Amino acid sequence: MKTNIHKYEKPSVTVDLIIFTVRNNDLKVLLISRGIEPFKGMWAIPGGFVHIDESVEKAAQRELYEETGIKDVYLEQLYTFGDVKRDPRGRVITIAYFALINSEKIELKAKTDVKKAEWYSMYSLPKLAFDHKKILEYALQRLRYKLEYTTAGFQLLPELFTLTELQGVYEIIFDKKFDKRNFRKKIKQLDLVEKTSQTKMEGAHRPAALYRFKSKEFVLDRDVV
Amino acid sequence: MKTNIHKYEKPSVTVDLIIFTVRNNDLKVLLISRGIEPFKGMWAIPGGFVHIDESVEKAAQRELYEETGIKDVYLEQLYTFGDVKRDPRGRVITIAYFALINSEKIELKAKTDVKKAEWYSMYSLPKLAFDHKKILEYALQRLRYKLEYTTAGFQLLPELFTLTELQGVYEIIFDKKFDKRNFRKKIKQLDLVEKTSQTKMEGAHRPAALYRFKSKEFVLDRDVV
DNA sequence: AATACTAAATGTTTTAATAACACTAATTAA
DNA sequence: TTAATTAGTGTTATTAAAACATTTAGTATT
Repeated sequence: MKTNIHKYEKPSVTVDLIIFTVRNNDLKVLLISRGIEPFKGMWAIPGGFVHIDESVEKAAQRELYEETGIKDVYLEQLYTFGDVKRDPRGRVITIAYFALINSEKIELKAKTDVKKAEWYSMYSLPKLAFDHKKILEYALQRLRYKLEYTTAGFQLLPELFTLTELQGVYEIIFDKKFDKRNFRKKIKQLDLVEKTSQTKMEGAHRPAALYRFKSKEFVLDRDVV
Repeated sequence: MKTNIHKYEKPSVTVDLIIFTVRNNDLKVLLISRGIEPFKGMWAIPGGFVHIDESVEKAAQRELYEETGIKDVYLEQLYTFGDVKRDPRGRVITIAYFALINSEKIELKAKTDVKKAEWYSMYSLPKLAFDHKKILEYALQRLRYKLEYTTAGFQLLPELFTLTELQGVYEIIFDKKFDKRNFRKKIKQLDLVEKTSQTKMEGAHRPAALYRFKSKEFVLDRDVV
């Protein structure tokens, strides 16, 4: 193994970012319009090359910042896609990461954006370049799976949120309804949120109590991935 | 993104293989002794370069075959390790895979082996080269996690096995004891095994019925990883 | 000021899954 | 024949998950 490091022709290595948010009662993903060939006119997941002097993780963080202006969010490595023909320009192996972005922070993105970027509903995607459809399908599965045993969903909400909003995030991501009482029972039992004295009033009905996520640290993982 | 594919200096890309088996009532991993610097005299996970004309998955399968003579086993992508300094010889990104090898097949390995390879207990590892200690810790976590919701454990057993042997695999991997009746109840409820007419007699006690895993296809994943 | 409307908030019962626990059966060795 | 050893088997108690309907606090309308 690893006898002569210069013996083999090297592939290019990129990171691709699946940036999720919840907005307007919908699960959205950030896509970039391709202005050039290959796949001109199609949409793609943002990404870029891993530099020789930065770790793969750092490359992902840098790309996230460049595309959205956002720093310090939870990035999880999703999977490495390494088919020979996945990029028609040459051999490119890509390490996909996914990020969950708080809907409050979305505005930052619009300002720093240079390329034509848009939020698309995960439930009605446009034609995608490369193997990005496959990557997004994989990411959605992982996101759902993640939310079953972690509290990652809180990252999609502002600091203060109502329990109905929290339930909404889960319903949007799992694309199904949950029972209100059971949902609240579970959330309270997990002891993850605390009620604030503030309320949120919108519309002609009883105002909802605003909650805050208790722990600063997200419980992101079980043991591992 | 991906504007000029030749603009950046490229890292080397390898695959590393964590090959698990259960033998002598112990969880073993295949390690290779390093005869040369760096890390001369230490032990390492087998691995090698991804060729320019093979997919990452294929590279992992090829390396597995080269190291063990084994084909067609379930290989799962574990994680991609991409720290800048993880290999002192240069920038090397490695995609780690893990395999679960049936203890019957182990003999094949010894024949085809050329390098000094040995099975080490996961619970008493030698000094490891590179970041391979971290990789193995990660792999063990994933293996445990995997066995909680899949039937991957069957791959570690021969075609015919006793329920006590099956329970043994789980106890070795989780490094704790399970209740015999509850374990068997669960296995039967899952309807994964069928009793054969054969028995296994070893030692001065009642012989054990031999079982076979029902489905040819392993239930390897939930939805995803 | 009374009424209609809307979403918020709240408990109990049923069902299913998990955990705890001890004896009998079949074989070999002495 | 007896001792030793592992195989094999059910019941009860506890915990978690799922199903289900009414009251409360506000705004808008008359």
